[in-house]
Amino acid sequence: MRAQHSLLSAIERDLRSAHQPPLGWYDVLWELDRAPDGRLRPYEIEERTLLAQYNLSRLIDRLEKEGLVMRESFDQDGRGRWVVITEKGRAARAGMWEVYAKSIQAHIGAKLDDAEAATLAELLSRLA
Amino acid sequence: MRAQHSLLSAIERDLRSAHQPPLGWYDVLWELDRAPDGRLRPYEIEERTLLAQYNLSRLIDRLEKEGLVMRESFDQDGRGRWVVITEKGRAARAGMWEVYAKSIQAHIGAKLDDAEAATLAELLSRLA
DNA sequence: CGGATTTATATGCATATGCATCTATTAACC
DNA sequence: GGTTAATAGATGCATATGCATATAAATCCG
Repeated sequence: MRAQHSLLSAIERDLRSAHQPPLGWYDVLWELDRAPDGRLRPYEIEERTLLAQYNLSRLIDRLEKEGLVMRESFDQDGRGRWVVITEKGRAARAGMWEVYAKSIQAHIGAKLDDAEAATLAELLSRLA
Repeated sequence: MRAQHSLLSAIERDLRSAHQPPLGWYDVLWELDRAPDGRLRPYEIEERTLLAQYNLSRLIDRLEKEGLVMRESFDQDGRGRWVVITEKGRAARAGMWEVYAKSIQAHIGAKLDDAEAATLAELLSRLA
C-alpha cells in the first residue's frame, strides 16, 4: 500500500508539473489507442483497466468533453456504445507517455534491476 | 497498481460487510494505540501513515465525531495539538483488526509463502 | 407471446480527495 | 526588537469516488 501510494503520488506529481492530465486518463487512452479502429465498448475498457463501471462512465464524460474520445452508438445492441479515440486523443496519449515513461524509469527503473522487476511483477500478479 | 487496487478493494469490501469503518481509520488508530499515552501530534501521524496533511486533518474530524479520538491542546507550542485515542477508539481498532487480519490472511497470506512475502516486502520497500 | 431477469450504461446523492490558501504561532535574521 | 520567513494545522472550493438506483434494451422461460 505504501509503495503504490508513494509511487502513484510521485507519478501524478510528474504529470501535473508537465501540465499533463491524471494517470487514469492514460490507461483508457492507451487501451483505445491499441484497440482495432481505436474503439472499445465501455465494458471492455472496464475489464482491461479495473475501473469501476460508474467511475469509467464519468471518466469517459471528461475525456469526451476534452475531445479526446467520442461516444458512438453500437448498432448490434441498443444498450451498447462505442468509445472511439480521436486524433487529439492519440496525440494526448503520446504526450503523456513522454512524461510517464521518464517517471517510471526514475521511480522504478532506477531502483530495481531487470531480474528484481520480474520477480516483483510475478509476485504481485499472484495477488491481483 | 493493479495488485494494490484489487487488494484494497477486497479488504475494504471485507470491512464494510462486517460493518467496520474504512481502512484509513485503522492506520491512524493503530499508530495512536501503540504510541506512548495513546497520543501523537498530527504531523507525527502524517509521517507514519503517508496521509496528506489536509486529508489527515479531516480524517481526525471524523474520528473525533465518532468519539474514537479527542483533540487536546499542546502547551509547548501554541500551533500544535495532541490527538489522543479514547477507550472507544482502542476498542474500535481491536474490532477492525478481527476482520482485517482475516482479510490479510485470505487475500495475501493464502497466496504467498513466508519467503515470497519477505521478498515482496523487500522489493516494495525499495520503491516507497 | 409476455412478464421476469439480466446486461450495458448513466446518474443522484453523500462522502472523500486535491489544491490553494488561511490563521495562528514560533523561529530566523539583520 | 521588529520585520520576514517558516511551521502546524484547518478550511473553501472544485473535482473524484462509492453506493444505490435508474433507464433502456436484450434474453430467458413457462
